[in-house]
Amino acid sequence: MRQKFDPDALPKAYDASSVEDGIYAAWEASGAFQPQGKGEPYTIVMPPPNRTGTLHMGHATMLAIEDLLIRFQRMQGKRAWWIPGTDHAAIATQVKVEQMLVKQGMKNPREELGREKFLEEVVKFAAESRDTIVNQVRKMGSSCDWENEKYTFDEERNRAVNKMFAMMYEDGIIERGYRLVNWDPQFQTTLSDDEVQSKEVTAKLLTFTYDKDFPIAISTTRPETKFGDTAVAVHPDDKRYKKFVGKTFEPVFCGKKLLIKVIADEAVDPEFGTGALGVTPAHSMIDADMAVRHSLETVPVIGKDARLIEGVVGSGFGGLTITEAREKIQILLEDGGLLKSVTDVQQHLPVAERGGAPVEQLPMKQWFVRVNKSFVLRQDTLNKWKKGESATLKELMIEAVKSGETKIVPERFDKTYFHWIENLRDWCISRQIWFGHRILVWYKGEETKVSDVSPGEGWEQDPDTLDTWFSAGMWTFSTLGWPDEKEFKKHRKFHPTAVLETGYDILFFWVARMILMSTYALGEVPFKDVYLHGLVRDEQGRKMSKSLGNILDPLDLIPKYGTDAVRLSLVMGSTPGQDVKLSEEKIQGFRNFTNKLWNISRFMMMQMGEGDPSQSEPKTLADYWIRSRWLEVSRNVTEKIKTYQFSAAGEELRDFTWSDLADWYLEIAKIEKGKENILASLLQALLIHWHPFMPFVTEYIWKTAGFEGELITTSWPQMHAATDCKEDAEKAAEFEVLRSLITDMRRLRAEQGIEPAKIVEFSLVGSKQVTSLIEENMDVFKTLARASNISIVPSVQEGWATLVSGTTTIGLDVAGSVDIEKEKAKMTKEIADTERYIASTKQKLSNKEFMAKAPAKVKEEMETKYAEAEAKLNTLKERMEKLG
RNA sequence: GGACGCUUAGCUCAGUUGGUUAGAGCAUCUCGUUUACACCGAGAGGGUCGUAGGUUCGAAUCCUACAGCGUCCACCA
Repeated sequence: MRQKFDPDALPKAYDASSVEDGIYAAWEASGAFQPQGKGEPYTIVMPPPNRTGTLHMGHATMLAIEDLLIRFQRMQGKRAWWIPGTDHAAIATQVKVEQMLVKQGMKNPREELGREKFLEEVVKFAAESRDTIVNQVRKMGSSCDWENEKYTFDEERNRAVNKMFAMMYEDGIIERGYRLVNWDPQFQTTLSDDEVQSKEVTAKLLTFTYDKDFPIAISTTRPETKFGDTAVAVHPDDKRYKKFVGKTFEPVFCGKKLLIKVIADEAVDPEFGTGALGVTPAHSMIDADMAVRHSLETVPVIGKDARLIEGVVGSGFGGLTITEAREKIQILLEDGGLLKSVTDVQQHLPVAERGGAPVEQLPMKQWFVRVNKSFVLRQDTLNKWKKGESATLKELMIEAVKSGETKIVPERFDKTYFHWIENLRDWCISRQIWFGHRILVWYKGEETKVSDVSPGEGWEQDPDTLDTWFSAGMWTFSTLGWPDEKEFKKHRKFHPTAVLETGYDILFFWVARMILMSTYALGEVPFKDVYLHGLVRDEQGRKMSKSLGNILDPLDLIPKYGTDAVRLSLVMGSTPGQDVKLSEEKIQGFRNFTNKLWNISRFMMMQMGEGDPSQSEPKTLADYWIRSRWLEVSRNVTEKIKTYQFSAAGEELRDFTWSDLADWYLEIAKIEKGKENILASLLQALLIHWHPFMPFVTEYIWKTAGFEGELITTSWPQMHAATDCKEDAEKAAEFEVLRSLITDMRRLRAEQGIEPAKIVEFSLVGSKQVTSLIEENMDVFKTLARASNISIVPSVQEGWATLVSGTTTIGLDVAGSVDIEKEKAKMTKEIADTERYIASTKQKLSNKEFMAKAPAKVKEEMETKYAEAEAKLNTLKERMEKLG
């Protein structure tokens, strides 16, 4: 039973920092974070933050949106399950720890400590990071299931990774091969294509011949790789070089004898440079492809240390860095009279995403996931393939989105996704770093075995680890117990997960790979929807970065403005896929907003009675009006959240709360008594709808008001058509007329410069409909007027209201102060337009030729529109008659 | 080079299948401290919806071209 309130006990301002921790602890203790009840399962797996340190605004956005979704669905009666976790982020974490150890004085931590000791350091750091991150996630108010926290590098996930590797190996889509890979010389590891970015640089384009006797000049920005050339390629139609095609030369390039075959290949652009291309299969992807087509030899000349390899290059070049070699070659060519020209060109230099070092393309023996290779499906897949049929991973990835089983919000990212997949190359998954899932492959001479344990004497384990995205790709089902059959069966209904919410920047890195893994291993999509949020930028739209010093840290802002304010500032005013500009002022604005909600509620609490809110029935016109408004708002808000329009939902709620509720209804409630129960039920409804947006303040009010249970587990009210009947709507409409009259009066008063504080007098007579409405509801009308410091007095003047204040008298057209003539003109035009439309459509519909040709859909649409237009015309004409 | 996005009030942005007079927040100006709230309230000003065409009874919304800005992808050596 609720108690009456002592207003003095309620603070005037809401102090977030003093209540949030307590509320969070209560939620967690209540078990609300675990999936409850028998409803339909609704799963979100939290994109696991990297264990590299702390959370940033991007994480805060992700948590705000996902918590909003989870809370909403939980209140909708779903078995909502939000699974938290962290990512070991192999290379990122290892690099971070290395840098830390170097700072502490070590020169080369990996060499000094050795694999085992070094890994201990990484594990220790990762554990600390995990604690920090988890604490931050809690601070954001995230209602995730901490009893099921996962880690991409814990034992269960390791089992999943190993199982996946073994399956793919068995199916022939994981293969070891000697191919060109991206090599990061700084961290001494391979990188996937996605971990390589391009940087614009100005490079020198050298045009030259290998030696005096070589007949074709070539151009390159990478002369140092030319020691590895095994061919010169020209376009098949290029007349200049036709006579050389098929011939072999043995030029001496900077002291190294080459074996150059002249080949013809369509990939060569005859317009560029000399129209001839020196082919270096060992250090260029395009050249490597050509080498396959023409059976060319691959001669690596650059080593893992990004220096030229002694013995395969000209004498004096071995051991030189790329820059040194370039300079030396240029001088030699110039001296030998071989250099034709040097020009500056803009070039995209591949650099490592982490560390920023130039990435070299080197041929190496590595493990690959083959995306274009057909394999036999282990189960029915995506409603398209049956068990035992064949498909490629690429086909699976395309089908998942094309079929609509996974929908991307916003839709336009579909195109980006398909484009990326079409150009996808095999995925190099082996890394030469230590921190990560070890590849469970053993070698003995030429023999290879996949096994958890050593197959026996003389077997050596592969020293490499797996790309971090390999384990991350399995996140939706490795967190649900897969591959343990018993465990996974228990959670089977929670997969596919409902929605994957993440930034658009990792659509390729992660989202696409999750689709790959899930469709491959389970035959189903990993999630039904993908919601991509924008990136959080600073006030000027720049990326937040340490070097710019423009980082806003959620952990600084939360104590200052409250978690609810921070969350709102990330959800409101942002649309999917669109970047958000964030400033402290914006957050401050939402702090005010939070406080306003508190004060509205505080006032309602003070007016509320002790009765049962569910027993409230509307009595006055104002009651009918506010309830009818609320039903509409509630419906819209619910629908908008369901369709991921969070900002629009929040705005609609805000407009109701401020304009309708606070500015009108509560002002009336100060005067009209007997609203105890309806106020309580309104407050409940309001808190329920605001809860997913601002969980702390709403839960705090809920408890303060003494409502039953916890708001977090209170169910969202279902809207019944019965509560929205015709009579109710009419009453609401009547109130609306009275309200608009008062609004007009207020404006009139302001225009006349009469102080709002002064009570001014209006006298009303007006048109018959309106006057009779006012007469019937004089009490309500007077109350409304009083709330605006207006008093109504009888008048002798027909058809007009007068506002009297001192010597000022103003007439008011009580029909709603519309300009009748203007209204008439507008309607006349509209009627004419509609009539014209009807005439033209009629003609089309009666045109036999057109009807025969037009598709059914078009005809149907035209007919509907035609009917609509006729109905509209009738309404318009009726209204016109009323105006006279 | 390809793709995508943005261009709407001074600023930040909404505007979901084309449909009353294009909205909100912030900022500005005027007025106001009526015990829910100054982390407040009442009002006001401010937009040829990037430009030019087209489709339509009707376009910020659809189509075409152009301009500026931005992002992603791509091996022109």
